[in-house]
Amino acid sequence: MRRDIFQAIADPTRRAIMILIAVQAMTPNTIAENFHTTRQSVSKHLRILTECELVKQEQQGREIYYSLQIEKMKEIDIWLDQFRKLWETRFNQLDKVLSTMKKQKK
Amino acid sequence: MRRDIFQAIADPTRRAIMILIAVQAMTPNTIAENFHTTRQSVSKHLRILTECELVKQEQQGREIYYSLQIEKMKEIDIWLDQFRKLWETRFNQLDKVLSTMKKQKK
DNA sequence: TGTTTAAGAAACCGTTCGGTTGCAAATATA
DNA sequence: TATATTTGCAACCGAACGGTTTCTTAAACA
Repeated sequence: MRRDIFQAIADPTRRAIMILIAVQAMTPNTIAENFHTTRQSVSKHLRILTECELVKQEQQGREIYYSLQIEKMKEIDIWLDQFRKLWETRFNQLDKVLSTMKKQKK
Repeated sequence: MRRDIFQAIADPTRRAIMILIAVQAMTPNTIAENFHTTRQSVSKHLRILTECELVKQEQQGREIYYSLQIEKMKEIDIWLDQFRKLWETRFNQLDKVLSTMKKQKK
């Protein structure tokens, strides 16, 4: 039951939900209407996203508005950073550039 | 059996393998020695990583050297871009709110 | 040639995942 | 107060996942 941010973004439905509520907070019912799935299914996804702090909720009467906790996304960015350094320095090497040109010729 | 780059990086062992072979190409046996797992398990992970083109292999005799196909990582970077725009423009949001309040005052 | 070594493929097993169904709690409304 | 609405939670089910075991193929080497 160990929730992980990388496991959270592995599911395509969850990624779609994230994009949907990134701009505007939404209730589970409204989110479900935007996809072809049930409310309960969305609720489960939201629970997983909440568990790894990718999403925050705001109660308003009997409705709960969910929105993306965008700061958390930086964790992925940080992880990606170690590879970004590699692909940037790789392109600065002349021989690598030449071998890339060779490939493109094919 | 649909392989997806986001599903591929969901597993912590696979992420560790990716970092390991990002700098230097390695054989499945050598990779397995670096973790506390079997060669067959690593082989399975490498198969998944190969299927979504995150890894490339180079045969050398009876040994197969695996290395990270770092260009593929940019796909994650591109996906992250749409959120990056949001968290960067969030700094400017305060200005927008203030100008809107000004308008409403008029 | 026979043996050793490196690796992939297939079968199996326990666990987890995603979805559905049914139910309970809390709030709004008549 | 009684009813309808919004939501979360638990139980269940089929599929996929991660790991192990076993078998086969291919190359190196005596």
